[in-house]
Amino acid sequence: MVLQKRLDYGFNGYRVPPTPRATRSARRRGSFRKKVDDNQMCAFDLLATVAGKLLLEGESSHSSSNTVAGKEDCAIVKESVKKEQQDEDNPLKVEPCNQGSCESFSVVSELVTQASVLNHGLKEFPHTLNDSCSGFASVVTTSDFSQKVGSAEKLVNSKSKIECGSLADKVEVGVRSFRETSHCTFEDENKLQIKIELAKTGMVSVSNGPDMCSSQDPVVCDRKSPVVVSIDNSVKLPLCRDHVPRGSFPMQRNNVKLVSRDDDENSSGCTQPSTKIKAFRPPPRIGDRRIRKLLASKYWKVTSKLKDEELINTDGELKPVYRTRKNCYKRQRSLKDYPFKKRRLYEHSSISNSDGGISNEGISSSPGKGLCGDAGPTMHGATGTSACGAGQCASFQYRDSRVKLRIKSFRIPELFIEIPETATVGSLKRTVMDEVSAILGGGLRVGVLLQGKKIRDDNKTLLQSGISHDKKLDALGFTLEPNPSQAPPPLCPEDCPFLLSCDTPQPLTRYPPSPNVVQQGTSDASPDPPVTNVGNLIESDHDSAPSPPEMSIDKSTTDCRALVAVPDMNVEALAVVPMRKSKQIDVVQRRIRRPFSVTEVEALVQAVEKLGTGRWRDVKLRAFDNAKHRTYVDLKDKWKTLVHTARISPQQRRGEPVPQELLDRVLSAHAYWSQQAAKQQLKQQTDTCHLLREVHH
DNA sequence: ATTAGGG
DNA sequence: CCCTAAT
Repeated sequence: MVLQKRLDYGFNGYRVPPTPRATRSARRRGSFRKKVDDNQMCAFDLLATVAGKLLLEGESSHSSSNTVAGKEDCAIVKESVKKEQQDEDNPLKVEPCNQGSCESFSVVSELVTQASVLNHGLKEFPHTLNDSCSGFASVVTTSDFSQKVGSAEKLVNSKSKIECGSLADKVEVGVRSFRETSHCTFEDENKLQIKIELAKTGMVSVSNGPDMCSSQDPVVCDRKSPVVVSIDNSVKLPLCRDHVPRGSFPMQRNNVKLVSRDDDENSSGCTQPSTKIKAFRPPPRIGDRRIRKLLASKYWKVTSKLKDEELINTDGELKPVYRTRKNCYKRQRSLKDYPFKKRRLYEHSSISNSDGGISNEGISSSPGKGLCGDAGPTMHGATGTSACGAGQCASFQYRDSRVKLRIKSFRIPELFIEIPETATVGSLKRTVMDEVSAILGGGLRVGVLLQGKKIRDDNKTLLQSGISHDKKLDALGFTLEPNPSQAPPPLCPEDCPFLLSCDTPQPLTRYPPSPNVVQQGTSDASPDPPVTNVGNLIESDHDSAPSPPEMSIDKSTTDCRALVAVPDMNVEALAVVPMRKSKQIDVVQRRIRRPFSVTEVEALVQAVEKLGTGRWRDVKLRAFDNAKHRTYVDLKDKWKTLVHTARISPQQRRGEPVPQELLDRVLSAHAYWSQQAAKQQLKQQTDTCHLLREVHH
């Protein structure tokens, strides 16, 4: 079945403005979890952020901090996958590469928006490539206008060339395919995250379809739309990871975090747009702890270290300003106590689509079959050539100011919309709205922009409005606007989590090994410098969050993660994208379990031997200062379990066996310090007694 | 922020 | 690991 008149518009996700601050507790956890959060932006986050932005918009568009552009352009994202044989000169092939070479990469146009990001992101690529990533090349460009698109592409190209050596080629290719591939030789697959298909025949149909309808699952989506064929070729772009991210995900990934493991984690969690809205809805009043916490928890990663102003101030630079912990702490603190369980409930409400591993395969294996095959000629016309334009990208303000930080486009992950070409603009709006509202929970309305102009007449057909398959859709954009009637009450900036600026992601976090930290001269235990050091090193390596689902992390992966793209947050981009279709959307997931390695145990034991059992903070500083994911609480817990482990029979122990020698030391240290503690207590008691007596006398 | 302890 | 409560 060939859909020749099918138009795809892609929303690639929401790009959320600066994130809200995390709660205090969140912050705390942030020490080890941060990264995760970044990735985790989920429906929740989106909603919150968007809502906040919108609200702000409504209130005062002029304020620097309030940045939501009045109109959010939905950008059309196009992903083009390059076909294997397309260019000989081009090394990039679609085929999965088994080797270490990374065949795929994805560039997010968003990068353009954020110059700084660009640098980082691109730079990061090489790593990715090295790490044996296999994927497809995809270039995403978005801009409000076609012109921008062009520039964006160029930008990308130039950047890639300059910054990433080998990558450059690929990047170019991607772009090329994007632009030139007018002959949809079944080679290129263009994918739009959010697709709206226009069919001549179809009636107006609003597909408010299942929220869940994952773009991946054509069947589901189709049922609602007249035009059935949605080959959703969601191209998954596997970026250095085992699991292949779905459609939008990859892009984001690159953009935001190629790197952080946590991201992975996060990403997995997020994404499902669906129904969480309610949580957001009532903008929490200050008093509502629960909500706050909820939000906070989600954001904590993102939590802003930056104040809104700060963000803005950075002028072109998106670099996050780090604040001192204390400051952050205070800010976030109020949000803190929302019970985790409750949060979870909310989160669970929506379930994400199944993993798309399959889709990935399909695409990779048979690129041609996808859209091109079916829609062949048409496709290239509509999507191939112009698709990207729609305001996907945040428009990049070249001038200077903080404006840059503002997000202008929304990317809506996992949304798939099909609508007949004869549908009216109004229906288009509604359709989009339905999808979006599912995510945002209402309070917003959708606007359609063409060539920068708003199409106000809802009764015009798409065709009449100039939105047809055979036209370039570069200029097509969608906006999310506050709906006066439904807009939630204004939130108070202070309290509103939504408004919080993003937390800064940690800058590349690669902890240089700091060998000596642990060393101490004196302890009863013989110091093992090497061991200790090793421990630290290891720790540092792991510090980022591991990806949750797949526990096993390849070194390569790790490396990738290790590089934490700082920019993402800055960009405020918070492109909330990660649409990893993780099965569970529970955004707020437990931290990944990270069993202590023997090395870590060794370091812990050594530190405790010296410091005792009541000074976990010091222990952390001494032996795990570089292991951001190990908190003093973790260390304390580990010690607890170690003591327990040491007391039980070896047969009952599980997990990586801890050398008996260590366990013995654990017991002895524990006994020793317990005794010390007892003595202390005794002493104190006696002292007080003495005092009392004296007083008495 | 830390610490301690239960879950 | 998480969560609370008490510091």
